Amino acid sequence: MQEMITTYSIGEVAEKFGLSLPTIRYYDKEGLIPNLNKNEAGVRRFTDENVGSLQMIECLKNAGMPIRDIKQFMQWTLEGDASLDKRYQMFQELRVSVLKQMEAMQNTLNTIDFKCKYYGKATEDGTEKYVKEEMHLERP
Amino acid sequence: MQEMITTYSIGEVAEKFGLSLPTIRYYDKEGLIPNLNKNEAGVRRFTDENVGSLQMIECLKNAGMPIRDIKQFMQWTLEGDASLDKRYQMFQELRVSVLKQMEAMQNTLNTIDFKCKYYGKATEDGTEKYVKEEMHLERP
DNA sequence: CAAATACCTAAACCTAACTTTAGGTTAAGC
DNA sequence: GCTTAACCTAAAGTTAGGTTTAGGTATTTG
Repeated sequence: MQEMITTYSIGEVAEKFGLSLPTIRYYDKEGLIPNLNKNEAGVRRFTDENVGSLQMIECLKNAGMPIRDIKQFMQWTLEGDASLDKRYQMFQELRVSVLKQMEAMQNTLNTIDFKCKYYGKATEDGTEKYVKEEMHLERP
Repeated sequence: MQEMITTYSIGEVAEKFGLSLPTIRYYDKEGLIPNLNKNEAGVRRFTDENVGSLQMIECLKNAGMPIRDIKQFMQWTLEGDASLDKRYQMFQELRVSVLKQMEAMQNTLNTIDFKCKYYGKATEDGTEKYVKEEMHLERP
């Protein structure tokens, strides 16, 4: 009896993640997708595990992690339980980094919100002149 | 009677913003710092206005805006009130963009938080084996 | 006055993360 | 059996955002 394993083509996966085909091939070449296999014809077939790797790649990219470090992480997963500590530490550090980024982003948003108000009034007035002095009190 | 205007050297400004000297010179060359002048000896002297531009550059960079667009904005400020609409629109679009980025960042953080818990338990157990099946229910 | 410090320019160089190009294989539909 | 679509590789090219290099000036300090 045979187990039927569903796999996906690179096109399907590219569609799913909104990535280009060359980008996915590049990730593969860089070792970011462990255990990704090709069929007899040399065509990549993505298992659910491989799709999961891509999901994680997207997450780590979003966290600002460079490709080289994502690769490192993926290589660790191949080492199994021996690398659990390293992976744990990585995620803890990443967490701190992301929290910092969110804080910075919040400050940025505050400044932008202020500027929206500022330019809102300025466009109403048709000039920056009045709002410039008026709001300088709020933001020196 | 003379007005005394306090200015800063590129070194002081670099220090203040944690930027390298070449980076600031590069911003200047790219036209990101309107009205930045040099003294008789050809040395840049930063006024408070110039420092303010750098502050804004840092904000816009943080919002993910490319140098070319920051330059555009700075050129608009030189055009005065005629460009108020454009600047207002820019900040409104930027606001939306930043909100999206913060949402994405929050999702990323959630995934990372999950992974921290996951690897926390795994390192306790000394193996991923148990936690893998156990937590698969939470995150399929 | 010598030497260290702080600045200057122009131009070349660098890195990350892709993208493009060129040429080739395979499978499905008509 | 031919064409079209979807895949493949290797290698070169691209872009952003700086950094480095090389050579020079101006000012302060021992």
